[in-house]
Amino acid sequence: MRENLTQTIEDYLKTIYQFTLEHQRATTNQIAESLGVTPASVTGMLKKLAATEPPLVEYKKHYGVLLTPAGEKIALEIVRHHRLLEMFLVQMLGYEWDEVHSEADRLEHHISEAFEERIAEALGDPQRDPHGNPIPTRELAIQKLNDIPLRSLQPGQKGVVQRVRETDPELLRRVAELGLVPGAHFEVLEYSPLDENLLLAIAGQPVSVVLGKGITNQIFVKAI
Amino acid sequence: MRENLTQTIEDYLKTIYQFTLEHQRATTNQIAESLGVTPASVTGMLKKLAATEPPLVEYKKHYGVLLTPAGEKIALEIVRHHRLLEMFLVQMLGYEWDEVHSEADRLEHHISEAFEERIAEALGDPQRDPHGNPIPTRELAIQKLNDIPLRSLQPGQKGVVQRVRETDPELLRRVAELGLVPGAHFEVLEYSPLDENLLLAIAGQPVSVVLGKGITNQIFVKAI
DNA sequence: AATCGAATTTAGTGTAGCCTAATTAAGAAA
DNA sequence: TTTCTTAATTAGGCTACACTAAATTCGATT
Ligand SMILES: [Mn+2]
Ligand SMILES: [Mn+2]
Ligand SMILES: [Mn+2]
Ligand SMILES: [Mn+2]
Repeated sequence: MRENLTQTIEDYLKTIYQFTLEHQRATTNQIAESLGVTPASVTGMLKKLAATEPPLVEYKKHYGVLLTPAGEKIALEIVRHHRLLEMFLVQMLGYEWDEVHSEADRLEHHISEAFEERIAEALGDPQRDPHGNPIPTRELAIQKLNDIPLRSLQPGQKGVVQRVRETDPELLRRVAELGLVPGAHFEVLEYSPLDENLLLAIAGQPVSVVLGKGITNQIFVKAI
Repeated sequence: MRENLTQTIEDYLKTIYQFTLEHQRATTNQIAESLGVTPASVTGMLKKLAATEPPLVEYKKHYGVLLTPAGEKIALEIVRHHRLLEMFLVQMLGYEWDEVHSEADRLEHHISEAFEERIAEALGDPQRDPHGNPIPTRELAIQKLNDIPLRSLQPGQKGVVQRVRETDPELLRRVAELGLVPGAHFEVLEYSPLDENLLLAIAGQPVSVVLGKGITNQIFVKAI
């Protein structure tokens, strides 16, 4: 089809994809913040992405953007690369889960389809990455997320961890220490409205812990 | 030290390094041809590389270039990446030896030092890549080549294959088919001056083969 | 020593993507 | 409805690296 996609363009599309998972559209400032560029640069790029044939984004001045099917296809391709790479780094090269994100964020743009295919095969076509994010299939189908932030649970509710935000290594190390990794079971014991802390009993851990929303907002769970 | 090296600069330095292995300096046209850019572009880049602090190349107008110690250090770093990656692709991901060069040529610029270190360890610090090229050590020491083209052997001489030029996948497949891979023993039976063909008996192969210089120039051997 | 062809360099442009500063539009508050 | 704040866009420039076309240098040959 095409082949003139720069790493820059791929990063813009991936970023827009991530934002539109949680909101209906991505705004100029969000994208700028996330990519570490100025809003002016984003506006320029959005106009360009909207002007390609086929267009990669749907863009209306002052209203934000969303991906066209063509743009989403590319974004999912990159997301698949990213998450397969993370899994590969952990499982085959012995990386820790807090070390993989930045490495994958670069490599996702540079591996071939052959490389993608070989690691997928070597890993046995994993469904999720080390942080619990679903991996798009070869055909770029991806499971819908139906988890909720740990923070939204009430005292007495039990749950199981689904995924953890992956961008902050510090957070990931802390979460691993706590044993709150994907698959871990827990029960909310108390909620203190003042400081918005949760008291949590984690299965297999001897003592319960108090967690602020700096953490509970970054962990996504399913209630049971 | 620095960290502002583009992939483009790394490729120029690596190319100059390769040429200066076989000649005392690299010329503008050679570099242009090898990188697929125009000579005018090369001139521009050479001036730039000579003007950095510290300078990466020694450049005199109309006389070609060679690397400074600083430039060579970077070139060797990239060569180490390249050759470790090739080994990794073959040994851990099941690539064939004719498939790895182009993949490694891209990835060499994008893996981290941590990635380099992990694959080196996983592979047991290999000395040579799949094509028989020596891999620089962590400290960037590299064995001198002391092999000669197969073409230069006389009838009656025996030898062992050291390395094979890696850039042409077609050639590599043919060479693998013949069993003339690094480590293979052989004897030169005949030389026909007219067409510059060699008749070769390869250890372990049932029949002897006639090879033109399209092949014998690309295989490097040690006589025994 | 003069000439010629190949190699190289210079001069002038183009594209991608970023920036700052100045301007405009949208939406909340008055 | 008008005003104000914030978000977004425009205008104008900059750097990296490529290209084409025109000039120059080298070194070989007369
Ligand atoms: Mn892919
Ligand atoms: Mn992840
Ligand atoms: Mn390295
Ligand atoms: Mn090789």
